[in-house]
Amino acid sequence: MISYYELQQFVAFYYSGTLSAVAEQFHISQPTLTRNMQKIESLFGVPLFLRTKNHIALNESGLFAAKQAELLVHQTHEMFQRVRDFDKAQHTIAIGSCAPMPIQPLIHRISSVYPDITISSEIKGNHILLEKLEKDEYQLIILPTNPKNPSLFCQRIGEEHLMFCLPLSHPFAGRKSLRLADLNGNAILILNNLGFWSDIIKEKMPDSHLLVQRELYSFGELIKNSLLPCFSTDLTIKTFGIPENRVSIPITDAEVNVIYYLICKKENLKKFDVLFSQI
Amino acid sequence: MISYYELQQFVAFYYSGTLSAVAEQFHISQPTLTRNMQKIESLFGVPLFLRTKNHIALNESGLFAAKQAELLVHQTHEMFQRVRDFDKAQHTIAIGSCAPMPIQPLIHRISSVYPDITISSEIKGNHILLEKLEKDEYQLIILPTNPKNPSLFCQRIGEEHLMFCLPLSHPFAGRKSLRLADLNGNAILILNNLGFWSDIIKEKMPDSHLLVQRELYSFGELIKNSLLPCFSTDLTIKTFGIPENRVSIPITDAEVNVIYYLICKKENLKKFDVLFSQI
DNA sequence: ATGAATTACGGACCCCGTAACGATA
DNA sequence: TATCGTTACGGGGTCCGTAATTCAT
Repeated sequence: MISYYELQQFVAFYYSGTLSAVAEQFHISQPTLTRNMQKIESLFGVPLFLRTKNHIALNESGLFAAKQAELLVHQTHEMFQRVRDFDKAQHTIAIGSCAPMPIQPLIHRISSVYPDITISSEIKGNHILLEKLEKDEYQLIILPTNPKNPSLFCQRIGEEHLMFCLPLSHPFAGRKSLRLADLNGNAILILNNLGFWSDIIKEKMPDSHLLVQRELYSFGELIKNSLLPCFSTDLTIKTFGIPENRVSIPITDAEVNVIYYLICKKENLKKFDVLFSQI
Repeated sequence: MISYYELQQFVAFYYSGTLSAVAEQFHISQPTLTRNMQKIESLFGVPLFLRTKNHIALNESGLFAAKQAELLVHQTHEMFQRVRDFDKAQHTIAIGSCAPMPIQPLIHRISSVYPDITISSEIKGNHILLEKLEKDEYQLIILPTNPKNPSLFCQRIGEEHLMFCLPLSHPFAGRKSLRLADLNGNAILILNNLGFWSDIIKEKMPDSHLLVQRELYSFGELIKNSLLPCFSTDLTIKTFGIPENRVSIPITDAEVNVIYYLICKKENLKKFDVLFSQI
């Protein structure tokens, strides 16, 4: 019966043209190659080689067969890879989120429901999230809107409200609430990788200079040691508190008071129904 | 290294559900199956089975893998078949002809040029010939017209002229020439499987009753023992002569004085150039 | 108790590598 | 003469079947 290994040797012979080269490549002896090629030929049941006493080459059928064999070797390799990928997907949940804060509680919830599963998470823009959910690169995504797509299952999982975080000395520090437009034009400190928040802020405060910090540490230091405004939300305050000498002023723009939805494909719903029912 | 035999067993297990059934099916022992499935599992590198002490079944990944394996087994079979078909095609020329007479000389010519080749020939209608040439079901076809298709190579190989073959007592027996219309309405003897000739005759002599004979013998007997008109051509006369007590009168309709063309795909021309150059 | 899967064990056979040979450039 | 392919031969490993074991229905 034909083996994958021998087919590979046959394909290698197609490329290198001599048995000795293939033998070296596969770390086996030349006679083994002779025998394996004879075996291949008998399995195909048609002459594949042009033999002279000390030379062997593929004939027309052999050239055709080698190309076919190469295809099959490739298909075999792909089969193994697909099965491994499938198995990995069985034990992995990839989450995409529009914002950082809702991720942590969701991960905790998932790992308590499915203890043996690997969870990966990323922050991306809303449209990318939907695309990758479609392509099964994510199984779950978190969006700040309900996409109302009939093939998707969607459940509210929380909300988040953006605030300005101002030094006490700031002229607006005493306000009960603000609008994004009120600070448009001011330089503002923000963290990198805030997902959809960045998009909204750029849109509603087009004249502001956003001082993007990549590291949480330098961000914290700058907040402590500067009078620059920055943002907080009810969720960040719950987790990190309000920085010293600052106040948090709610922002009333509708776009920055969002409801988060957890979304999966309906076809995967049976896999996640326990999760959804617990939220 | 993976063998396709073991993959087949794996697929068989997917269908039968027990190792013993597969063992029986493949005429091998149960322990061998156990080992081969363990080997398959280790080659995939992921768990494929749900095992209890005396039961084994496929898990989710196993079901997926079995379907993938079935595909691959199928592709393997197809590969072998394609190579065998290719090899057969290397040693076979299938000819399609619009008429019987040009075939024999062509076959003789081919077998002298390519002594080791198998030749098959069929008579079909013109449009079918072109279709099957396109699909590589024929490598060569003979048509009574030049198709003027830029992807086809076409060379004149001969001509044939239809005649009425009339008993000496027939009123038209003394004519120098006739037209098909002259005998329209008369019953006429013809042989079966005359290719495009039948089509022309039916079209130009719509009122004639065609007495189609399947066998050459009964056709010959009827010619000898009846006064019914029939057809001959310059080529049939060259091969078989003119029947006793009959004369052959040329027919002047353009459609029945044909030039034969031998046609192949231009992409196959290098294979046949020796043949074409000899004609 | 029957039947299914696995493990243990012994032997056959297959397959590999070394060596020898033949042939060609 | 060096290289390449094939054949010969001997040993080791693999793979198979029988037998034994365990478990479940």
